Amino acid sequence: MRFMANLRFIDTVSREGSIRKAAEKLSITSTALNRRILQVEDEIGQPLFERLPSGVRLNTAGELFVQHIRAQMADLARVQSQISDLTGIRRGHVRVASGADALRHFLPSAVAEYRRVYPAVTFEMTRCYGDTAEALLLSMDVDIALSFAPVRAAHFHEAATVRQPIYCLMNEGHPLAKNEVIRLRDCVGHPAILPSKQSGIRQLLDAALIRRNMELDIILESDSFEFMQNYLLYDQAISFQIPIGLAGNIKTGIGSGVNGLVARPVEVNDVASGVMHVGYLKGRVLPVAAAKFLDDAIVRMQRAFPDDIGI
Amino acid sequence: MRFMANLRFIDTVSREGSIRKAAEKLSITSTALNRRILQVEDEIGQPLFERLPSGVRLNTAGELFVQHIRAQMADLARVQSQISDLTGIRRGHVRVASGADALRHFLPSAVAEYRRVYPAVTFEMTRCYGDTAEALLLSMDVDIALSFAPVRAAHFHEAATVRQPIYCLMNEGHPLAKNEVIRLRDCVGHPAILPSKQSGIRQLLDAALIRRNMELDIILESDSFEFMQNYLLYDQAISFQIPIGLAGNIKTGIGSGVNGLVARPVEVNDVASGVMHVGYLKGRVLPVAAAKFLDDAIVRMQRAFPDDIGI
DNA sequence: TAATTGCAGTGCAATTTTTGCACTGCATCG
DNA sequence: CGATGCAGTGCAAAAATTGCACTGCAATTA
Repeated sequence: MRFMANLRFIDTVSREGSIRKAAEKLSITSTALNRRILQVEDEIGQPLFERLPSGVRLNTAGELFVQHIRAQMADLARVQSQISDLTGIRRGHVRVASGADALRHFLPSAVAEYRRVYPAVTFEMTRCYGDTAEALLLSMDVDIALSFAPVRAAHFHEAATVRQPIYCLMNEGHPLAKNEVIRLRDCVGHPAILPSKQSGIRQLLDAALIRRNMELDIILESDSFEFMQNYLLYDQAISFQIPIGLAGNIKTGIGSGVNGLVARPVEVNDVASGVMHVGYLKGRVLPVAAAKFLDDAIVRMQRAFPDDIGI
Repeated sequence: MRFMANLRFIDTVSREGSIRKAAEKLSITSTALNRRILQVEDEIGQPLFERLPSGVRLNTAGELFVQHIRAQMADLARVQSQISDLTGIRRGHVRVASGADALRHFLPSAVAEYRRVYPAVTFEMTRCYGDTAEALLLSMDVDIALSFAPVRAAHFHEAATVRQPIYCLMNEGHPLAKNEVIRLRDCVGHPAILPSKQSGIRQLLDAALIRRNMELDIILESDSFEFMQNYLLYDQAISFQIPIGLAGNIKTGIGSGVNGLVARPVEVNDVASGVMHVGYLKGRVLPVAAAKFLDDAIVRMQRAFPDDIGI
């Protein structure tokens, strides 16, 4: 894409914070890149970068311009995707930011099913927490975000929301496994494994604990659900998860999920349900592939959580 | 704007319908332009133009791409306007499409007042009928449209609507000038001067006449309100106009407007009021200058037609 | 305090890209 | 059936971009 080169260069420089670093990344010399940037600044009539001893940084005008550039590049991708669509072959690239929960089972199966129908579509899945997801949407580094933490940003277009009650996860031999529903007070005293502080599940749990002035016996914190889940196989501890992060067999049947774990709902009056938000940057028109995948994903969610889905 | 050259070229070719004509307009040779277009088509991976013996025409992919280009150019203008805004000087260029009515008195005074405050802002006023206004919005040749004819297009964002009852315009010596309100039947038999068929006023009149099975004695049709109005000075005839197209002194005072014309409202049960629509292309973010002008214009409308304004 | 490092920017020669000219092939119009 | 108007091409000239060697500047390190 020759006709986008200068814009892409400026975007890269703004990300790298240095002309030299950006030049290396773009496999050109720093002087060439430098001159291209000076040229664009000249054409705009205003400098876009502040020159610092340690490199360059966008000034206010640059911020505006770079936001424009990113919107253009995202829109170009949409147009290209739409054009390939005309030829009959569904092509495209879909970029998704999601919390670790949805990346466990829901998204793998959703992507796999989608790709069975449209094998020419490629995917890029980024694992992150809510605030990062919003930043990635805004900088147009991803098309779609699934975020469990509360969405603050005004620029988030909510395509769907799914209520996600908290489940308690444990070895099938755990004493609490006999209970149909877990009360928060039941958990006290049992060794607990919690997701890291940034996680939405953790925030809901912490809020509930503070409200009731309780404390859990936290033996482990991790941002890897897989680690936490596997740990439960070797030690009698409890962990927490939301439905979208649970394999169906663990969630429903008592015992003998794939690996001897069971999930029990936590009483919602004890710990509030969270909400999974699915959406994209407000005002954007998604590329066909991304839009279609989002539709499909929402349909899957509807099937999986018919009573908890909104919008 | 070097970095936009290729895109601008493609836009021009699509407008001119011929590479040679476009090349002339762009002051380059047709071969250079031809090769740039081939290059972009190559980068996109698909031809954007159909080659006809008489020139070139956009194919479907090209339509998509050109729409993208225009959006990009419009957004670049917005960003530039926003950047100049940062420096303190309000610069920018505002492009307005309007029917002849609003171009008579309302827009001149609105633009003049705006430019008294922001002299660095330039304007471009295009006179056209409703359907053309919509096309100009869509191709992003204008930022703002004022259209009296009904707005069909789904891509029109209505910033305001103003109800505009029809007025009958005549020489102050005309027999009908004695009436406070003009009935449609009063008009029959008097020589009438009507705006051309595409005009919204004309469409409302024609609809009313057909419904009541009446006919006016049309002695003159024109798309120039100025011509029609001046003609009334020399002949005892009637014409029609909407408030926004009337100077204040003609509308209110009996007699002795600037030039001895008077306007009398036509009974609204006889001829339905029209609606003036003010807005811009849905989904666009207007350049600061255009957005500010639109705001100001709506405020002026509110002052002028406090009871008839909507949205 | 002096040396070093990392940065943006510049002059100049080499290189790559773009341009213009002359021309081809094609379809339509008079 | 020749004239016209069109897109596209080969080639040499012109213009631009690039890379190299280097400057000046500020901060960090010794």
